[in-house]
Amino acid sequence: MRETCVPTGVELKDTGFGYTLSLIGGKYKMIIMYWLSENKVMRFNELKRCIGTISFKTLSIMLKELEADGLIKRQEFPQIPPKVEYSLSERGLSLIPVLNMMCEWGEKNSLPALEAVKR
Amino acid sequence: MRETCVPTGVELKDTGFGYTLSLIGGKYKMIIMYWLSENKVMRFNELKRCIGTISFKTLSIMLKELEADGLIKRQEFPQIPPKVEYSLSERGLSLIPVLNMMCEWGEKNSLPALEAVKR
DNA sequence: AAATACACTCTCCTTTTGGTAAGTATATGA
DNA sequence: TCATATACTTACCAAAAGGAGAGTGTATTT
Repeated sequence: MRETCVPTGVELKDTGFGYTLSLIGGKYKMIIMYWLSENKVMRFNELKRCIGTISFKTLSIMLKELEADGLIKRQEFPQIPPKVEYSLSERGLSLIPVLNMMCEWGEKNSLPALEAVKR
Repeated sequence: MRETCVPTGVELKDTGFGYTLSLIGGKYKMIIMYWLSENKVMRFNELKRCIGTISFKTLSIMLKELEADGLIKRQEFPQIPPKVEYSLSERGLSLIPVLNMMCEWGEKNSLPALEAVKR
């Protein structure tokens, strides 16, 4: 019987792309990072308005996860009404080229785009 | 009141990275493509053995989706017992650099790796 | 005096995702 | 003759993800 291939049974999270995917796979996470890379600093409701289709709950969870993963920074100002500013961290910035590459591939290779080319 | 930012309400799927993510976000999809890029041509059970932790059902679904998205080719041989060969398509091949970039970023920036560096 | 804005949280619900285990039809090897 | 191999599919479940809508406390604006 043929031997099984070498790294059999490796968990997704233990591979490089699996780990990367676990950080940016959440819905809207890449979009949040995109907005932060464009605007540098943004507040919670500002992000909500920009993304539009995201719910409060999801935005809240995504921001917490991004912060826990060290991709964004959260600065809270002790004011009333409250003020919280989000921005990319160094680590988050280093991911932007990866996002750009995914973005470019997607724009060039999306099926709708391909159909538009055919016409 | 401040205007909302320009592309408000854009659905995830309609962005470049959102589209790319929808193609490779499924569990094990990137791993399947990795194996196909290494071995060129593989059969169903061969992939199953290599990946190890994937179930028949999930592998089956992922392969169908990858094929529907034009990332892999499926060739069926009318034999008994059956024989089916999977390989990357041109389009699938063009995604490999993206996977590589994600892989490299993940390996350099995974938290376990960072902890190992500290010691 | 009432509405609005800030940054969230909470509960309930639905959808999606993925896993387990068993089954299919047939041929080959022990 | 019986197990094993091929490439799957099907039914049933459990967990996770994400959405909807209401609520919180205070201050400014109308």
